[in-house]
Parts: sequence; structure tokens; C-alpha cells
Amino acid sequence: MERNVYDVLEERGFLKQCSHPEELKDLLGKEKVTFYIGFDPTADSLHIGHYVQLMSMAHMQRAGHKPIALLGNGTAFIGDPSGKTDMRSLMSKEQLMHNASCFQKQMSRLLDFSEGGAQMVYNGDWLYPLNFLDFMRDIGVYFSVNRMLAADCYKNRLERGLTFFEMGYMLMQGYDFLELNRRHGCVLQMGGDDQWSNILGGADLIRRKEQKPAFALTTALLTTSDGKKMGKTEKGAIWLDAEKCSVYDFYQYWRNVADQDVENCLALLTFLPMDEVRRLGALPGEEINEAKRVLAYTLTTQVHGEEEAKKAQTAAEALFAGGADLSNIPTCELTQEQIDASGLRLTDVLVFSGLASSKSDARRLIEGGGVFVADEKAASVAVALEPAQIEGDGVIIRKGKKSYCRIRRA
RNA sequence: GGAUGGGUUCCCGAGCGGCCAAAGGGAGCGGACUGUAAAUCCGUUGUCACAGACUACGAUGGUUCGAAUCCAUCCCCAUCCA
Repeated sequence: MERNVYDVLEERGFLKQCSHPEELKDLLGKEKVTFYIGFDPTADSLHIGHYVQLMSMAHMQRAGHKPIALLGNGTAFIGDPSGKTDMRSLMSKEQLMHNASCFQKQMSRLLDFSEGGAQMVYNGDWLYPLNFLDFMRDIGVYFSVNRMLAADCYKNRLERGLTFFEMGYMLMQGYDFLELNRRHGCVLQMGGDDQWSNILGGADLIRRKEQKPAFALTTALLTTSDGKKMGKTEKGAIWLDAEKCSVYDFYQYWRNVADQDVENCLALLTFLPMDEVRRLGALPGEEINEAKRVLAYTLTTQVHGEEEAKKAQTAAEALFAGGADLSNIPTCELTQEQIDASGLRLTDVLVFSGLASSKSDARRLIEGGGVFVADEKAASVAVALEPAQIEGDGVIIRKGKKSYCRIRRA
């Protein structure tokens, strides 16, 4: 007898809020449920925040339910207002479709999109041709402004100001759910906990308009134990695309999570059995590093494949644990042009390698004693690399304790 | 549309004619300590040809020897009234 996926999600810490817990759990236990999560294709890669959602979908799919990944090419066309700024960067339909195809590629690592499996749909299909008057009459009447304003997410918005546009977004998202219910028999929408009122709005719409059951369920956002969002680094978000976040950086991010966060990350981001997750999370003192190694390796394997994960691990061991195999550490290859232009001055090299964001930054780092060339502290801003150093395997320069880059001739 | 208060560096937020690349806090980065952790302490955080120069305080013009600071116009935001 399979375990109810609802319990699985609960045990792993996914569950946040659910509109009808008993009813939904009952349903999940006895039949194949079609559910969806929406993703706005506003960038050309998913990031780790999305990954938690994908994991929840994967658990559901493994339990025999049918996932629909909804690509919000319609909603993203006008921009999601839930962010703080009104910098709604307007994107072309073509751009959005390109992004959507990138998403699908990344999703298919975790979800099975083969025949009868997960499905991908685009809300532009029904949002673009939508007629405003029809929409207002058919959908608008089901949304009570009073109720919307009572929702937490709008309540605190009232102090800062709230546009009609933002409330309209909720209607569109609700309408998505309704369409999916009609077209695909979708009865459950999942999503991050910040989406609670939007998701609930859709479920309510179906219940009222169609007189049919519909469910809303939100999952935990990936946060640190003190409630801050995870997945940001100095270089930006933790993207799933290796071009936007190198496999090494990805691995290192997880290798370095705070002690208190490892267990949660293992539960949400990997498929390790919970007994093992709890054992690793409870390791005392220095031993907790074992848990971080497992997290980093397992997650990197899931996202980038085992081969890439091994390389990242080998590189990390070479740099931090005295391992001998230096072949996989991050490398920056200098072109002849760069060499000529900079005269291999360290400040320039730091910028080329991405270790410093500007020459001023590089200068500060050197002056602060944070730069090492082949394990020797750089003495002054004036130093330059010797041409011989960048031949062959090159030299390793280090910024601080954790950022390394091998420099060599292209 | 009317009244009022605002738009400052990554974020919050002081400054309200020269001493302002701009207080303070948050966040980041570097150093010490450590376990590639947290906490703590110290330093640092526009760019560059770096004891100097250049670009920055919503936008554009103006007044001044000199403007983030004064004036004009415009754009945007908040609160109240319609």
C-alpha cells in the first residue's frame, strides 16, 4: 500500500496551507488527481525557488498523480505585480516563448513529460484572445472586493497602495485554474506560500461557478531558519542553468548552507528517505559537514547530472580538503588581447576572472589583504602576474577563503 | 481634477547653499576566530590613469564663485478630498 503523498509532503515540510485538508488527502489517497503549478517565464532559466515547486510536483507524480506545468506567457506578458517595484519589464511574446522552452528543458530533468505523464500548457492560449467584457461578466462577478481586501497579502498592500491591475492579476490566475479545470479536469493548484490568496481565489471560483470541488495547497518557500529567502548570492540567484550559475558555484552554495538549514534543504530538495535526512541533520558539531556534502552532491547531481557533480566535488576537495586533483576548478582563460592590454596586472586579472566586480573593487581587496596568488598574499596593488605563470596549467588565485579561479592562457 | 507630503548611493533612511562620494542602520565583501558553519570583533562598500580626477542625490533647464540642497517646468509616488 502506497503512502499517501499528502503525508509525504507534510513529513518533508512542504505543506504550508491547504483549503480542504481532509477532503484533499482523501482524494489523493484514492484516485489520480490532476494538479498544476504556474510559472511565469520572465527569465531564461528557472532558479532554486522554482525547484522546490518542481520537487513537490515530482513527489506528486511519483505517487501517481498528473502534473500540469502552466507557463504564464499570458500573465507574464503584462508582468507580475506582486514584486515590490513597478519595474515590470515588458517582454515580447517571442521572448516569453523562448524562456518557456528553456523552462521545459529544465523541468524535464525532474518530471516525466512522456505520453500520459506531465503536461505543459500555456495560459496565453486562453488569455490572449480574452474579451474584456466577457471576462468581467463571466469571471469578475465571482470576485468580492471585500474578500480580496481581507486577504493578508492585500491587507498590508492597502497601506502602500494597490492598483486595479494588481487585483486583476488575481482574477487572471483564478481564471487559469478554471480553464484547466474545464480543459483537463484539473482540481488542485499548488504553489509557493506567497501565492496563497491567488490560488485560493481560483479554487473558490471553480467551486462557485462550476459547483465542483477544487483545492488549493501551498508549499513552503525556501528560507533560512531566520526567515530570509534562500538562493541569492553575490552573483545573483542560484539558477539551474550552468551558464548563469556555474556547477561549481552551485555545489559550493549548498556545501556552505548554515547548520540549521541543512535538514530542511535535504527534505525539500532531495529524495533521500526522511530517516536519513533526520540522521544527517542531527549530526553534532563538525560532523554536520557530512550532511552538507551529501546535500551539495545529491542536489548537484539532480540538477546537473552525476558527472558534473563529481567534477564540482573533486574541485572542492582539491581546494578545501587538500585533494590533489586540480583539473576541475573554475578556470579563466585569458586571450592574448587581454594579456596585452592589462600587462597581467593583478587588478585587471581579478576583473577578468570575475573575482572582482571592478578594478576599484580589486584594488580594495588587495589592499585589504584578501587576494592570494598561488597561496602567496598579494603584497600590493601594483603586482602583476609573470607571463610564465599563466602557461600550462596556469596559476590559482584566490579571493578570500572560498573563491578560487585558475588563470591561464587561452 | 483639488490639497498636502515626497522622490538621495544595493535596500531603508539622514542631509536642505560650500567642511558631501553624502550620517546611521540593513545587506554584501575582506580580515581575525572557526568546522568551507553560526555568533562576535575589525576593516571596507561609485568609477578610473587612485595623496588626483571624473560621474552621481527623479528629469530637464536656470540662479550662484559654488547646488543633493534655491527657482522653473515636467515625470513619478503616497495621503486626504472628488
